[in-house]
Amino acid sequence: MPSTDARECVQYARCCHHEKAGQPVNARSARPHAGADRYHHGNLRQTLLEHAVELARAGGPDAVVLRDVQRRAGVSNSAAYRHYADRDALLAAVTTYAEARLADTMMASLRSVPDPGSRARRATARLRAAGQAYVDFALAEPGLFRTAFAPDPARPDHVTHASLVQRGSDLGSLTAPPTAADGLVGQDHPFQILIRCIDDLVAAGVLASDRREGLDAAAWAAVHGLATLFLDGPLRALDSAQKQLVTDRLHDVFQQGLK
Amino acid sequence: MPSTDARECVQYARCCHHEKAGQPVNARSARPHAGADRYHHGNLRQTLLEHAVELARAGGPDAVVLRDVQRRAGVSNSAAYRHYADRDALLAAVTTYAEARLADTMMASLRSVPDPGSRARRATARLRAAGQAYVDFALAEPGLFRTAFAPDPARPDHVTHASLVQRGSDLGSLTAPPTAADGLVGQDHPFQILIRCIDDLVAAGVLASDRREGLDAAAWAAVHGLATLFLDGPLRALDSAQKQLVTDRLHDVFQQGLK
DNA sequence: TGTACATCAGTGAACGCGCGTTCACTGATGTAC
DNA sequence: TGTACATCAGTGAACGCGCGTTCACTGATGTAC
Repeated sequence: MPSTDARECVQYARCCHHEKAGQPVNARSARPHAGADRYHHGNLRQTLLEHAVELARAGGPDAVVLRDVQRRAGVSNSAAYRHYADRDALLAAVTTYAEARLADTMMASLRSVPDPGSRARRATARLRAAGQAYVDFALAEPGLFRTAFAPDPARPDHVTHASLVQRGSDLGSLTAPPTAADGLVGQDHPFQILIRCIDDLVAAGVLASDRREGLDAAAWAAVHGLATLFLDGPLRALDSAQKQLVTDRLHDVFQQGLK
Repeated sequence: MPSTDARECVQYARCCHHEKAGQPVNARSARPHAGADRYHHGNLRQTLLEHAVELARAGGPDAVVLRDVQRRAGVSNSAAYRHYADRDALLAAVTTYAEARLADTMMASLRSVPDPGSRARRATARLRAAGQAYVDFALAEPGLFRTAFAPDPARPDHVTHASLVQRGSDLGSLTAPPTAADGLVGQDHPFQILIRCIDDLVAAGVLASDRREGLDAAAWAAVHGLATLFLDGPLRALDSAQKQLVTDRLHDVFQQGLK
């Protein structure tokens, strides 16, 4: 259940509260020997996810080893199976979490873009900020970034037909928030943020709407390529100034090329 | 010994000759019961590499399982250790092979670009052809492509300082073939081909030399991002027409953005 | 031309680790009466 | 308010597979004499 996982992630991001959304405090958390070493953990599902995230953060998806997660949580080798069907289910939850963190970073970066006056300038600056945040996140959180894009055998492909091409031509010139036609990527997926930035460029008149189709994915590919070459590829040996230079060049080319 | 591996790869590409470069035919291959099931294989190192390549082709780097390679070659579980130090050594040879195939594809594509008259047009068309070949190779040979970029724990990072930034400014405006300053990527590495294409753009006057620095890596990132998102990323579900559309858009943006 | 011997290139059995997963179990908790 | 019982959430031992790697061995080959 991806929606449940997503909710957990948000909880986690808000500093590990134990209550379900809306309820004050879970009865269990307030139990007499809460905090002591009790047989019933109380919130193991959440705790497992947190430790899995830490492992992924430090070592990428392969580091999410069920036994390690459980050991860190202080439970036995099989306790996780009361909460997750198997390792893939736990890893999927971590992936969802990682995607959300990347999206958060991008959104925060967008919000902090100062308003440069014209709408066109603003839209341009926002695309650049989103792309920069994408690369920055990959460099700052390599483990989570890798996990966000770890192929998940269980989950079907994220983006399908409807997502890109149809949208590009049919809705591209609107500023309307993404619709169901945007496909199977969640509303808060990093790609959606890029799509909205490009929508904005069209609406601001920077990008002609007949050149929009497929551009969102192209922009995504550009920053994703930077991230993967910097992280796992042959460019990982560049120092951060060099990486930034390459990133700037790519942004420049895009900015120039959109006109 | 990477150079030995590279030579092997070339041999393999030339349809599995058994002789060493220059020598007519290896004495062993001409032995009485050559071809029969003999105790001494005669050319096991090469045969192992070939089977390893096939496994990588079908399933990527993780599919290069030593036991499988040996079983396919019809030898015992440990025979490979006479020829490769360990699994990593064999995998490194496959990686070298895969890089060479990618480079071949790109070179072949470059050669087939028709001369469109002006040098500027030609240089532009060649960059596009190289990028397109990169993506095409990834889609046509996903296993080899993944293997070409599989992080190799044994081999140090490919590209270092000298490779990108120094080169960009010092040699960028020359058409001279890449020098030692190009770093640790071999002469025939796919990245080198892109570098030469960009050199060409500068020489043809399409790209101002003061905007060259870092552009080679940026272009690489762009096509690499396409390849990885199409292969293992969320865009893998796009059909090939949609993939081509996205690729075209990215090329357009670059072509436009370089001016 | 034949024989002894070093060397090379295989064999095959086994070791050992990592790790997901299963299974019969037991302690704790909430609820019906 | 206490007791019986179902249910939930843990335990811990073990299974079993995949797979790299080691080791003592043996068959084949080339070379010195």
